[in-house]
This record gives sequence, structure tokens and C-alpha cells, in this order.
Amino acid sequence: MREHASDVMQDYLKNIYLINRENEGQVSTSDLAMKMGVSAPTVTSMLVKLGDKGFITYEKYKGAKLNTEGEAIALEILRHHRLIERYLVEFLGYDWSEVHEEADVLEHHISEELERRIANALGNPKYGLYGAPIPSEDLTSIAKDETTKLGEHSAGEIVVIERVKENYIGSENAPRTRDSEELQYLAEIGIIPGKQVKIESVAPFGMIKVSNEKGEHSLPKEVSMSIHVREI
Amino acid sequence: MREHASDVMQDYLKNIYLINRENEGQVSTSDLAMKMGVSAPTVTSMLVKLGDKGFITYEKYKGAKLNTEGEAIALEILRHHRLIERYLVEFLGYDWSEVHEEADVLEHHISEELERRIANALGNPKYGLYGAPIPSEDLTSIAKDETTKLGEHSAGEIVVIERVKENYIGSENAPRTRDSEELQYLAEIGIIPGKQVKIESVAPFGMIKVSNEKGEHSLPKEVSMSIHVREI
DNA sequence: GATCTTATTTAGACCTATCTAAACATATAT
DNA sequence: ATATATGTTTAGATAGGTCTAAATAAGATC
Ligand SMILES: [Mn+2]
Ligand SMILES: [Mn+2]
Ligand SMILES: [Mn+2]
Ligand SMILES: [Mn+2]
Repeated sequence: MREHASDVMQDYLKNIYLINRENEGQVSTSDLAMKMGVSAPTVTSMLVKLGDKGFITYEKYKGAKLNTEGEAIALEILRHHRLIERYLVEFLGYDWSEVHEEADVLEHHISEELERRIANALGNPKYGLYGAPIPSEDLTSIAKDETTKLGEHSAGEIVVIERVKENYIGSENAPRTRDSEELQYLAEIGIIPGKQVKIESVAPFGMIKVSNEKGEHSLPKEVSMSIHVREI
Repeated sequence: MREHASDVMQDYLKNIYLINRENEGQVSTSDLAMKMGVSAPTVTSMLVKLGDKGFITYEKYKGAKLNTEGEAIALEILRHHRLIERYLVEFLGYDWSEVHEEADVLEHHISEELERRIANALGNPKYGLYGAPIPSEDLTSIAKDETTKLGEHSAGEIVVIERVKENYIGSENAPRTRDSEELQYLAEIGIIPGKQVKIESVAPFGMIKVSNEKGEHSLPKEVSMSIHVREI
């Protein structure tokens, strides 16, 4: 029936999907290499394989784009990831800053049965931590993200944090995965889903200054663009 | 520090440990091949690698024996396995016949942190499903198995089922892993931890006939030797 | 103890995922 | 339009885990 995708391939497909969310069009070799933490030639050879298996359409020097099958796999893994994260927080007392790496491994190794049971225990949620939408069980739909980015707001506005992204575009325009320490720091200064912040000013270089009950905090552009909020 | 053991190596070490429990002395290439579901040459080459890494002592044509390091890894994986099985049953409503395969995969992929949280949720138990002893967190001790084997009892005795082994020595003297259907069948005829059976007779070839509220059931030697009980 | 049988190892191959160094293509700047 | 810089692919190598076919060692039988 469906071609088999190894764990590693699943990660490539998931990351192609995630990069593509940020960055419409084809996904480049170097963006993927950065995200996957491997060399560019490694990516090239993998893209060829993924293309042969029909998961993606790959054009030399142009980049990769998911096909229907590849997207289904990406959504499947993303669903696992977000369900696992939420489960670990709600049922095993993890802090939201600690679950990402655990989920990044387990996402490839839970059975469909365990996925169902975890989803069920959580009440079959449509959103995971920080409002990240969870693909539906049949992998046909994924809730739309209704939020805006903190970095797009202007001085004086008050917003509610909805979501702190795990993956974002870093300072050199390279995608990266935020690590626990970074998430922890943001938590410490009160950048936590559900909490409010006021935009104090937007300084040069897109630096943004926000305030909350923990005081005033300056965030660089890349960071403020990775925090999703809702205006009130 | 410690040499790295891949997932596959972890399974070899775990299975060397388990075979050795049944069968004192060195573990043979063919027993391991059977248990792992791979060819004999594959095992030979893996035993050489495990020897080079210091996990086992391997002598050509004589078989393998775990070293301290290899045993620690085996116990670690076994601990994960048994904690996961019990967690799935107690917290996610799995039936005890369904969890083995799930645990066989997940045992390699949970972090030490998740292991601790799972153990904690279960009250840091010393025994898993069917009374299978769980190695301690520091991997130095494992509770002793106080049970006897159903197949060692005589007609007239009444025993309580303590444990239905997942791994046992099959009819051709080859170790095998019991599958869900088999566990399910045993469950259906009332061979379930905690339940009593009376030994009705011991027939030729070690065939044993037992009775309980579900009626009379005949079990072949290999099966009766894989069911641990306590006399009352 | 010579012979037959069975267990084990050796040899040689393949597939996956990765790397570095070198070649080449595309995009940018002068 | 040419030169330069950057991004991408090709080439060739390595390591892990597996296989089948063939050689060889150990164990069992007579
Ligand atoms: Mn992953
Ligand atoms: Mn799934
Ligand atoms: Mn396993
Ligand atoms: Mn552990």
C-alpha cells in the first residue's frame, strides 16, 4: 500500500511541513539542513529518496514540496507530537518547557492505538500546548491558527499570549528549534499562554518592549515573531 | 564514559539477559537468533561488536555472557519495559494482553525523566504485570521471583496464578515471545494473575489438566512451565 | 576414532543515513 | 556582462544492521 517512511524520513517530512508554514513555496536544502541539524549533502540525498518514494516533489536547485502522501505523514507525526506534549503536561506533571524533546522522540514510536488512547484521555483536543493546532485523526484537517504575531503589534496595544512556538526563524534567517532554557526564560518573565502583556514600544531593528506584572522586557524581532497572541 | 548502545544493541542485551534467566551459562547464537528474529550470522557479527564495546564476554563457538555494563543496560531496558506495561494498563486502560508490543518499542525511547515520572505515578513499584520483578532505579537489584512453575505441581494441588510470562521456551526448545492472541486465550480460560486453578492431573508428555470456574483446560508442558504460581 | 549432523562463523553483498571535499549552478554586485 | 559569493549537488567514504551461501568447528553416533 503506502510506502514506508523511516523515523528519519518522518522527521524530514514534518520539518518540510513546518518550514513551509513559515515560508510559502518550496523548501530549500539549506533551511532543511539547518532544521535537521545535518549537512546540506545529506539533505540532498534524502530529498532524492523522498522524491523517489513519492512523498515529495523535488526539483534540483529549486527545493522540495510535499505531495499528498508526504503531507499525510507530516501531519500524522505532528499530531503525535502535539498530543504527546499535552499529555505529558496534563497527566505526568511536566512543565511546558520540558516536553518538546521528549515528544520529538516519542512521536515516531507510539502505535495508532496509543495515539487514540492519549487523544481520548485528553478529550480529543483540537489544540495542543500554546494553542498549536493538532491535525485531526484522519489527517484531513488542521484547525486554522487565528492568532497574530506579537512582533506585528504596535505600542499601546494589550495582547494575550496564545502560543510560544517551538520552531522559529532565528536571527540568520535560519529555522531553529527553541531549546528548554529559552522556553524557561520566557516562562520566567511571564511570557506564558493565557497571560497578558502590553506593548510599550517598538524600537529600532524591530526590537519590541513589553510589560507585565513581572516588569519590562525587551525582545528581539525573531523572538517576538515567534510568539502568537490575540488582541484584546 | 559509558559506551553507547543502539536500540538494536539494547534489545540484544535484554534478550541475552532474559534467555540467561531461563538457561544458566552462556547464551548461544541460535537461541539469540530465534529470540531476535534474525539470522545466525547477524547474531555472530553483533556479538563481536557487543564484545568489542565491553558489554559482553563472547567466546567463539561458546556463546555470550553479560558483563557488568551490559547487564546494567539490560536491566535498564527491562525496567523501562515493565514500567511502561504497567503504566499503560493502569493509566490508559489497556488490557494486559495488548501492552507487550507497545512496551517493546517504547522501552528504547523514553528519557530518564519520563521513566521517573512513570515510576512515580505507579508508586515506584517493585513488580510489574503478572508479578514480573522490576529492576531498581539504580539498576543494582531486582526482586527475587518467589513463585514456582505451574508445570512443576502435582495433581490435587491448588495454586494462585502469579504471572504469565511474555517470553518462554517453546516446543522446539527455542525461546519465543508470546503474542497477544495467546495471552488473550489464556485470559479467556481464566489463567489470569490472582485467579486460582486446581491441578487435576498430569498426563503423559507433561501435559497438565487444570480446572477453575471456567471449566477444565489442558495445557502443554511448555505453556505450563511459563506460568508462575504460588501454592495455597 | 571415523563419520555424520548440526551449530557457528566467514565471506561478500546490500541498504540507510551520515560525513567531507570538490565541482558546479544560481544569485548578487560591480 | 563579468566577477564574486553563496547555495546546491556530486563523488567517495564510513558505520550500523541485515542477508544468503559457503566453509568450518563441535557434538553425536556407531
Ligand atoms: Mn522527531
Ligand atoms: Mn498516528
Ligand atoms: Mn525492544
Ligand atoms: Mn532508564
